[in-house]
Amino acid sequence: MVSLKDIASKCNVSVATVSKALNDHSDIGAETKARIRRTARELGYVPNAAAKSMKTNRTHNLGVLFMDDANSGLQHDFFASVLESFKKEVEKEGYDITFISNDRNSPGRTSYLTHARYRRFDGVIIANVHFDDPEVVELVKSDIPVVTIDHIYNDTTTILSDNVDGIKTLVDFVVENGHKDIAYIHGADSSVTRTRLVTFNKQLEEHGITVPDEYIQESPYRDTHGAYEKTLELLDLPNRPTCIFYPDDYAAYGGMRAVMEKGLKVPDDVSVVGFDGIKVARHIRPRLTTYRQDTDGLGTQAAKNLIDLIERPKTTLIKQIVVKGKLLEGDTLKKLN
Amino acid sequence: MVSLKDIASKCNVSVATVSKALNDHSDIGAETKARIRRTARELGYVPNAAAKSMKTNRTHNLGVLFMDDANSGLQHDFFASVLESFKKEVEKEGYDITFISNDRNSPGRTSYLTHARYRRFDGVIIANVHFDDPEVVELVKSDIPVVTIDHIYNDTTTILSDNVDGIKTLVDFVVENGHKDIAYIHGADSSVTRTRLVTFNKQLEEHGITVPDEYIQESPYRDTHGAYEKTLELLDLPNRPTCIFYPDDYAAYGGMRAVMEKGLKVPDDVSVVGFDGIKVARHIRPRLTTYRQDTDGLGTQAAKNLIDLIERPKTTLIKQIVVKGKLLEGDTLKKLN
DNA sequence: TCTATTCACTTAAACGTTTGCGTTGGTTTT
DNA sequence: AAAACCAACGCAAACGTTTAAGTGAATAGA
Repeated sequence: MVSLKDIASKCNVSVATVSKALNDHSDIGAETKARIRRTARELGYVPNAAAKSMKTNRTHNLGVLFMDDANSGLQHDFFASVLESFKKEVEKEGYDITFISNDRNSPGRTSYLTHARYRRFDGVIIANVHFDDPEVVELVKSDIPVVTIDHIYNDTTTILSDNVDGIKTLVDFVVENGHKDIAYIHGADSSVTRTRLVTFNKQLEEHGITVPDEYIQESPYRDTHGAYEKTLELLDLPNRPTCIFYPDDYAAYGGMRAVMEKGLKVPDDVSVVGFDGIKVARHIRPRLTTYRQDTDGLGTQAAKNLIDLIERPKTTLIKQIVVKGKLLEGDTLKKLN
Repeated sequence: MVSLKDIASKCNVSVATVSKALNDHSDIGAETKARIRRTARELGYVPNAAAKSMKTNRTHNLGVLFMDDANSGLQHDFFASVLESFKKEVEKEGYDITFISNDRNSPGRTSYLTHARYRRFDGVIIANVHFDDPEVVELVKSDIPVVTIDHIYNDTTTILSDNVDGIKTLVDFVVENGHKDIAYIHGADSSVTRTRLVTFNKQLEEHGITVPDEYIQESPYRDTHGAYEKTLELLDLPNRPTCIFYPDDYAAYGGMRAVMEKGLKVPDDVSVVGFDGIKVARHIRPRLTTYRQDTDGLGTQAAKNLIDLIERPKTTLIKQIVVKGKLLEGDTLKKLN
């Protein structure tokens, strides 16, 4: 590999001069600069990121930490979308991204923080993990700039999907379409789940609608089978709901299956409402009525804020940024009026 | 950050001794070793990957290059699955993965190869790109160990999905179920597409079935709308096919939509066959009959072979590895006999 | 008793950069 | 004509490691 030294000797200048020339310092003559740059190109010089980072204490490399319960990793539609946008945005600023390995039982494994330190990441984005995992907490509390997605810590910038707006929008839309008997199969307990559930109840109250206890069920996120079973229960109720909310789009598909197997129709007999806006849902009939999270906004905001935190720590505040999504009308909600 | 030097001065030994102790060299006394390791732990020492890589010329970091036509990046179900398995496997051996940025029009961008050299990746995995892109070719021809997915170059190890087995399996299954009028909407031209198409024709010939020209149509991969339109054309034929093959599962959903909108039923009037086995398809009714590519096998094989190439170049052959998938029976194929 | 050998460590160079400070020689100021 | 300045470059240290070669003392072999 050709290094500064090679260029230096070929140009009869010192290594320092070459470095300065390539970094466009002002104390190198225009002519020398041009000559050095030309030979650098001719020799196919590529700087060495490792060497550079040793001197500058900056790697221009960001760590990515994420993993959900189902261990679906990259296949998690929502997160993959957020990450994709994040990646594009940071690349614009010259950053790369590297995964912080999350295989908890590999032989030589180290903690998340140790891994991040080993690679000297300039910053880290965290999403979709167990946020109360001690290792995650340790990473968050460290001096490494961190941005989290969808979970609030003290002293950490967070990018949040607007769950309040999401549920409000859906509730309003469903009620406007004449529904009064609305059930909610919500996800496993978490701050996001609580926010959604509280908003659900509150917003229905606004409309003067009270929800019977048996209409509120729990089933894990992204679990079609769990949603399927809970839906069967709901359908067996004497006062069957006319509309069912699901924790996410996957679950909604599980629910729709239950409805069909009962010999009922979506949306004629039971209306179905999802949450997320997974891409594939646009391609499948009936199109799911759901709230689409702005994954692009989430990823972009996360990127911008993380880079600000890294490059302009003095003037950057820790903050929480809420990103609104939007209603996606499909064919799974019946107009009752 | 605490370095070897800090440990050395605290233990009253030289830096070299510390390095050797931590790397378990044989020429350090057992007692000293223990003392050094203890203080390293106490001080919270974390090695510096950059410094290490400067000396060893190994980064234990692998580059990932991929991007499909639709620019869907990480959201590409198939590739995300392969990558996930790849990631898990390489992590076992202590490697990290970093994306080679693929935004072709960002300001300070460099070629794929330059990026890979800049980060000094030990190896690179390539998938889902335009394989005849000069930049990709340049990367492949370089001295960096490379493994490609689903595309054969000379002198490059490739992991291939078994398209021949896939199409054969599907054709056999469909024919066994009594179908004789089988159409194929295939993907855009590529070696994979050609393999599938040739196998399709050949295998039907084996069964004594000839396919009319108008049964063979082309539509881009993962394009539901294109598949939708081509399906409409097929359905309007006087000799309507009883079964339609699609380039992939997404396209199949587009096709199913066309069938339904024509007032026909899947599979009663028209049977539908996909390719890929995307995860979400298992959760949606009717379940798609398709050929599931073994993404886990592909990713794992890619990882193992790339690491072999890196760590044991003398004893590792460039080879092509074919990974079989398997038939996934769903509800979209009608038994005609 | 003298010479090899082994053990346990140290020395020092090297990897490829960046950067504060110094050193030139030449050009302006007073 | 002396003092002051500037433009253009070199010196050398430093970042945190690894490793070949060297050193001194203890042990073993003859």
